[in-house]
Amino acid sequence: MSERLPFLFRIMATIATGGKELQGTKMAPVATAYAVLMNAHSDKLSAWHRMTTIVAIKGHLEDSALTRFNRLGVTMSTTTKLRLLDEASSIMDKGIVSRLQKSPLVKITGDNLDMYIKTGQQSLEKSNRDLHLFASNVLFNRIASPDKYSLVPTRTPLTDLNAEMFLLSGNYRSTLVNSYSVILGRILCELKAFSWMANALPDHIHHPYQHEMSLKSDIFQLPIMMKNEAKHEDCVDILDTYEAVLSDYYHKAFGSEDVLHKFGVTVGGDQLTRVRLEEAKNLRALATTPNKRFEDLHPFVIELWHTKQDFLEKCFKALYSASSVRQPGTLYYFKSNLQRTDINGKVKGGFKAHHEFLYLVGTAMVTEQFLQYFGMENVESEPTKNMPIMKKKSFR
DNA sequence: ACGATGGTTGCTGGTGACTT
DNA sequence: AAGTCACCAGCAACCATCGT
Repeated sequence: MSERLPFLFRIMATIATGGKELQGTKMAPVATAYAVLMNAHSDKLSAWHRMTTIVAIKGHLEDSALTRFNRLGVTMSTTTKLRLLDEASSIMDKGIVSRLQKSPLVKITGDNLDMYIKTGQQSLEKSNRDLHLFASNVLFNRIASPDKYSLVPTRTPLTDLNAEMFLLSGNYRSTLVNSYSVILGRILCELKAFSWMANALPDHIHHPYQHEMSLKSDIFQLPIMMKNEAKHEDCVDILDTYEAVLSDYYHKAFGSEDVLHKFGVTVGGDQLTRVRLEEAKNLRALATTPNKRFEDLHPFVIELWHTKQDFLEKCFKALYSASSVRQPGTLYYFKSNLQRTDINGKVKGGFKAHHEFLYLVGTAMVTEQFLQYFGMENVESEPTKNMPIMKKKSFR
């Protein structure tokens, strides 16, 4: 604007600032006024209005309010709102297709999405309703690429298996110890006397796929389906939809479905979903066409979405007991002393509260251990014994 | 200069789901 | 039964571009 219409720009900037230089938050009103005027001049110049309309859509603004804003010239109309939504879905389709052309290895994950709708007034005709939906996402692999892709899975013969293969040994063990030391170091460097240690600790614990994991992952949402994964027929419908959607995308991206048949698509879900979808595939084992037999959808894998919660649950099962309120040092003792009333041992009901509480107590205990080991009075004091040989100065 | 064409925008009446 | 709300299809208004 300052280049194309310097005169108008100066006038508007002067009005906005009272003669001072235009900067900071004063930029937005000028840009807004200009965008509204330019849109009135030609409806093709609507980037700004599209933005405000999308914000309105995102916030579920009512159509009546949107229409009033439209009359004021700050948003687009409700008709355009629907067109924008259509546009968004076709852009997502194009996004999937163009991403497919770069790497044909994708994975679909799905999970059930249950809603409980309470009516304002319960009656025989209208009762509370349970909605069972199914949500899915398409994910693109960040590590594997077609040239690294092996079509033959590596299998260890059952006769060669022995128990020791499941135990940590050699460098696995040292990797684990190394990871522990980083985690403990993060707690230690919170102490004033050891704050220098923060520079020496890595931001992330080292692992072989660090580069790939630092890349942005591409995730696209598929439409939410009105399907109940507890029913076999609905699971079959879900897989049918997957096949239809996938063959459509691969057709658009490669002109045929050969690539899809060659690589297949991994389908992931939590333990229950995985079993149900696999059962649905088995139901179609005798169907007439490969598409109906869901041959492109394999393997079905477990997504460990609940691992952290399961671990937390085990921790609370082992460490939390409501009868131990008088024993200092127990979880229940701290819960009572810190008045954490939302901690009741039911991890699923309040994951965040339980997680935060265990983390707090754990960190405090580790800190206490450090204070004892280094012979420190409190977190502010200097260590008196067991000081590492490496001194501050030599480290800098 | 004029009309045809294509694209975008907003309006209108009708419809169905839902609430009061 | 009446009202509210969102959506849909169809249409007119408008503008830019192109060919005659």
